Amino acid sequence: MTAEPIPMRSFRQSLPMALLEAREMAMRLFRPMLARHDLTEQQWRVLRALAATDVPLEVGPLAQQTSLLAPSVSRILANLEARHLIGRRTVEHDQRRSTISLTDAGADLVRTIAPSSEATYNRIEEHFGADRLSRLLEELHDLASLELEPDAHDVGTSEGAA
Amino acid sequence: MTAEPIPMRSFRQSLPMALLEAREMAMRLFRPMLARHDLTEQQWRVLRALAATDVPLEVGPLAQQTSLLAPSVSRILANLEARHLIGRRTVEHDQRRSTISLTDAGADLVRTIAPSSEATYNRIEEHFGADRLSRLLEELHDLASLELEPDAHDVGTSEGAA
DNA sequence: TATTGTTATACTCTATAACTATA
DNA sequence: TATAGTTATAGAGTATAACAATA
Repeated sequence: MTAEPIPMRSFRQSLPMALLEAREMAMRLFRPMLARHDLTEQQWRVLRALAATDVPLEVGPLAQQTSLLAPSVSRILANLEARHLIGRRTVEHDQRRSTISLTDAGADLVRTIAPSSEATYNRIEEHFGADRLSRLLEELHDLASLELEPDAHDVGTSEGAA
Repeated sequence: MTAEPIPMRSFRQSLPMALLEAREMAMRLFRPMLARHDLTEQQWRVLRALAATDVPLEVGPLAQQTSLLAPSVSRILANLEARHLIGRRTVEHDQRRSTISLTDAGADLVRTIAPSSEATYNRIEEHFGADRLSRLLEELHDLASLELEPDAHDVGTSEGAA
């Protein structure tokens, strides 16, 4: 049926698949804990970003740091705000912007989850090797910081999605 | 507001985030090409798995290889079948199972996409280093093969999702 | 009775566009 | 006019459960 060979790297050599599978392994360990607290991965990313920052975050930077789109962040913030886990404060001299921060309850929640999250992380370190894992993290950061653009071919062809 | 510190690794040291960001970098390059062919990432994963295999794949193994859930694969296959990109053939001595394969049109489509996919991959290799990338792939595979279970704490608590 | 696969359901995210308010 | 953010909309995946057909 597929008589002619298909000149393409094997599925195993696919970088996106390898990244996905590695991430799946890790998330399988983290998900039950998040589910217990009624948090989606994405909601947790937002809480974590807010917990990690020392400067007040606005919606735009928050979206970028969490690898979420602005509309997704908008909805997630509405949800977290309804649960009193985050609060907003309009920026002084620009009424369009607001900074987001954890409420005390939000910080408490992160503090509650942190130990099991760290424990899970430590288990991965034990099995994979701490040094090895930290080298892997560096490589991933370097890879993520490559500033490549999609092929010119693929850009600006507004009929592409039609 | 977050007076007490939160004892947790920095966002930057988060393995799931690093994996996600690296994957986002790669997918940003691949997505426009897939969109041009009206394929989602997941549909492409299925086509790619089918193109890569030498043995006929059933739905279960296909779901596992693509890191998709069976219901997702079910719908994706229905879509791809309607587009005449894949075909099914009932297994001889077990009427429940069927094997999935690319149609000629499906194989042609993969063959059409393969060159730009490879070109994109080569650009990543150029910028990151081919050896370095191949070492990274190995590490990712090793990481993905860790057979860790979620904490006992998190398992079997059927009220967890409630 | 267990297994393969599909269907049903509820929820969420993605992606784009349109819109509001502000600058 | 441009920007920050929200809302609207369409489409799809995730996750679980329920179900059908078959073994």
